[in-house]
Amino acid sequence: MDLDLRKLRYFAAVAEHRHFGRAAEQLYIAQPVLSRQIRALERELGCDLFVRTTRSVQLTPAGEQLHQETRAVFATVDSAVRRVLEIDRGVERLVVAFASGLHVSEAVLAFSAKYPEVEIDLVRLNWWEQDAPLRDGRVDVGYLRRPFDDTGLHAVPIGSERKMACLPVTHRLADRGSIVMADLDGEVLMNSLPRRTASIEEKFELIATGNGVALVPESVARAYPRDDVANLLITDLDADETCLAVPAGRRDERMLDFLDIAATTLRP
Amino acid sequence: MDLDLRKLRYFAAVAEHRHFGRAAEQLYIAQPVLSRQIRALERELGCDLFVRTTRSVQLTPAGEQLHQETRAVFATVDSAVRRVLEIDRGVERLVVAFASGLHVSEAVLAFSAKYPEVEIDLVRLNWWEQDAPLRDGRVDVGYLRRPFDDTGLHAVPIGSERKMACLPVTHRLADRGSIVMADLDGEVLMNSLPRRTASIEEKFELIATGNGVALVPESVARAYPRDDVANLLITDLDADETCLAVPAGRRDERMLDFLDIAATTLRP
DNA sequence: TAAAAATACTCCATAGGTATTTTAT
DNA sequence: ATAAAATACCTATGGAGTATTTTTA
Repeated sequence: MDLDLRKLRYFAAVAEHRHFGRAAEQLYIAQPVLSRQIRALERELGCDLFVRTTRSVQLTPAGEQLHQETRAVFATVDSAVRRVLEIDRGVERLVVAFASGLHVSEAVLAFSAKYPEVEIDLVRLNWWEQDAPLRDGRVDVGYLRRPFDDTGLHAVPIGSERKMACLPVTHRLADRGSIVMADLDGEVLMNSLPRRTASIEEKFELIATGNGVALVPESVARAYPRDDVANLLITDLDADETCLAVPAGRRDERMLDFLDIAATTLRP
Repeated sequence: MDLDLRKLRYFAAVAEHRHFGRAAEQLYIAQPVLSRQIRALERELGCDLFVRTTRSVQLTPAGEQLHQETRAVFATVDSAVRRVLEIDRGVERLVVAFASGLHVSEAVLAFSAKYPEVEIDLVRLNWWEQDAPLRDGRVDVGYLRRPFDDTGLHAVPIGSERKMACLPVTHRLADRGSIVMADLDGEVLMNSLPRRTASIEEKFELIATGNGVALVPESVARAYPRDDVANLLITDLDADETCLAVPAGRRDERMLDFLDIAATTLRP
């Protein structure tokens, strides 16, 4: 059921040496043990990883893929353990997240000047998951854009911004400076597409190639401008509020201080 | 030595239930087994994860951290296994990477239209690691910007772009349209800072807050414009070439076809 | 035929089980 | 007093070892 990281490490050694005997030697185990462990791994995954002959060991396509994935798996596990041990040794860490287009570095720099001993992790939030990381503890402070789900969060309004429509420069409306929603009747709105694009950059690529029109906040339109995409202010949609948010339970000194610093730094 | 994912799963159950008995029940194991496994995990990590009394089980700070990390670890492992099994079932995948500021989606869309059965992964490269992912197999095709290390790669020139200096709008040079390198005498150049900023957005934040001046390619300056940063063309630096690159060994039909499509689509 | 992986077996570390004890509320 | 975690002790799976066989270039 759980992938065995020891077996994965063994696999990585064989994949690199392309030779069971030498890999076993490097791992300080006997060659038959390694053969059996790799067989076991193949059985657990349900697919072959190597094509063996007595003269050569080759990776199958699945094996090649696993070899690539191996790096990411060990990097993730190692960094996870490292952060846990840091916390245990008393290293302090604050995870600050921001929605696309919103800038927090100014506040982070001001905070770092006051608390140089606190490590800061910066995380860019995806538009479809702004509030959950705050609630489940992955993130300590977030600079978000409404709408998001307030429950369990304490949110401080910082500013507001209007929505813009992004469409290809070749579009009939591209020359207009601003529009009303009715002008978009009949357009494919990407906001309502079921498929989640991986990143905002990817979304703009799709707009530029004529796959649809997107409604995005001003700051996003301004943060990722392109020659091949036109941005039009929509005059009949309400402005979205931008907020700093923290989990409602958090009341520690440092967190409140970050909010103070960030609120004064970020408010226009 | 290797973190045991079974123990990590046990840990996650206890962290969520905050109760060894109920966690054991959910895991279909006996409670004493769970107690011992968690103790073993704590011993292996070298730090306490829970504060236990007979009436309550609380996470230590290190435990809280591990609980957060747990999600990422399982997500990484699960997706790794999923991709390996996909490859084994014959699903084809092409990993396309691009340097900051370069756009590949147009080529990807054209390619996808011809090969709808091929899954495409898009990866944004970091400026300090453009070529390595191609050489070590993490990436199949890259849209890179020189300079990068050619060895082991086959690179096709696509275009070229000049360098721009990015500095705060408050800077004495900010009103100049273009400059020569000598104008920057005495400035802190961020390109040579030892610390690697996590992302290009972060770098711009640092420029805006007056921490230094950066030299970036035109496309990067254009892709991330900001009110608080001025971009000046540097007239006495050679233009950087942009290239499509693949591992030198790869000669398969699909890869060559991607190169063809991408070269015609991307060349200005 | 020779190099290298696979198989056969043995041993023991440890995951998991049951019964019981300890502890804090 | 009692709920819940820890401890004691047992079983058995499977990881690791050595000796040997099988395979194919």
